[in-house]
Amino acid sequence: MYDKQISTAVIKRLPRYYRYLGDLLEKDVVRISSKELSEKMNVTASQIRQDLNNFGGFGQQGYGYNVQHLYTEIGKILGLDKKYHAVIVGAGHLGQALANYSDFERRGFKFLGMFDVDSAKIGMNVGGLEVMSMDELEQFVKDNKISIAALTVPKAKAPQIANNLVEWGVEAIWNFAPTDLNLPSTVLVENVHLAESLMRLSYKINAKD
Amino acid sequence: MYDKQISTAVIKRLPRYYRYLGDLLEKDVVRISSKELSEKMNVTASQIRQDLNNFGGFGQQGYGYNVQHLYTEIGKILGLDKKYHAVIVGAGHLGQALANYSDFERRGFKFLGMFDVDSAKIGMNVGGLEVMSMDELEQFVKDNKISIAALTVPKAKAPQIANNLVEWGVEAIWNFAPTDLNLPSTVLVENVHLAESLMRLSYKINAKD
DNA sequence: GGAATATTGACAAATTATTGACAAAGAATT
DNA sequence: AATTCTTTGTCAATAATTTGTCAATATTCC
Repeated sequence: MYDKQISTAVIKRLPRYYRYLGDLLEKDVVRISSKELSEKMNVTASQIRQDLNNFGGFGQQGYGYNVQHLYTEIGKILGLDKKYHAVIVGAGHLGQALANYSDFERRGFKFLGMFDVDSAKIGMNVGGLEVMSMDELEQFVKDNKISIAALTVPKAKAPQIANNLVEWGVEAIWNFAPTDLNLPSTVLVENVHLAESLMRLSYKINAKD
Repeated sequence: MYDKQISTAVIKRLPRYYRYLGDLLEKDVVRISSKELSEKMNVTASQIRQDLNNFGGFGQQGYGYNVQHLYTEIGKILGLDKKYHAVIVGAGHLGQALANYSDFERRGFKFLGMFDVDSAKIGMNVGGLEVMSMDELEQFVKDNKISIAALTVPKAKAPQIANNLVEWGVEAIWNFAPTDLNLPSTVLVENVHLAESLMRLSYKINAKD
């Protein structure tokens, strides 16, 4: 799509730009300069311009950036113009929270099913999704062209389930289990390690002194 | 505590070291070299040694690092030897998920209460915590010396509530609301923006082509 | 329509982060 | 007890990231 290799530092910032632009759109702001945006976001204007220029010149000298246009373009860069089929593996509290968060669907992430080993949970309806048995997962993934799996199972089970998911055709894993999945490099993994996040906060509290 | 300014890059990696060392401890591994650990973790040995040396020489030439000792020391650096009083503000699905995740308590984070505006939720028991009215939050924070608040309220309400929490004495906010809180720099904020995490995953899927 | 102003995109400079190399020191071996 | 081996801590080199600057160009104002 873009031949140049984009650094992860840039990619980490893109969703934040997207969020701010979305907020501006809601306020019917038509244009914005890198300087103005930089003040709102607490970053340098230079960084914004350089980040955006990785993907093409979206701005115009003397004018700035058109908010709607830039929002749409960043959306495309992030792949938000596409639709993804997803499942939630693990119907614990966190899995249920994800199922109930309808905002993901607005961005093109369609969760189609939810899976758990616990027979007490199977059959439950959570946020419009039926909890199915783990035994049905393989067939479901294959039948529904699932590309993303949100993994909210216990640490001990996560690596094996991740391996299976990949074998069955899932290309990306959104991993909430507090462990690293050692998957082939072709598989895309995004980790959300809540415990680590809380530890960083704790570090900051202590570092103040 | 440590006079030298530690870079955020290092701090982001510390919890991961801590996790790996914890895993090694469970397997009764007594010692480990930076080389061996680097292979497990997929980082360079040099980085591990340099990261750790920011905080002091925990290793020994010809031997490596004592797992238990290093684990304990990193725990101290992360402030995990302290106890924190915390509350969850917002008793939605995500707040409930946090309340049910007992692992945090093991690390010294004691959640004492949960708050919501929704009268249907007030009085509920979630993961051992009683959901209380938002009206009681101020008194509760003051009475219980709450230092951390997990904020799982809607975007629109988050900044105001965060301001209040800070005014009432909370020193750190674990922010799950999809917005930036503009708080004084003395307040410690750690953001968990799930939507942004999912967008990064989506980016990776698209960047493969 | 022309002058003044604003603002980008690009490049260079400065800063920060990561990696490689090696002397020093302890551990293991004979 | 001497020798060899291992592995740290540190420093220098390299790589990556961020910031500052400015010519080029569009916009806005008169």
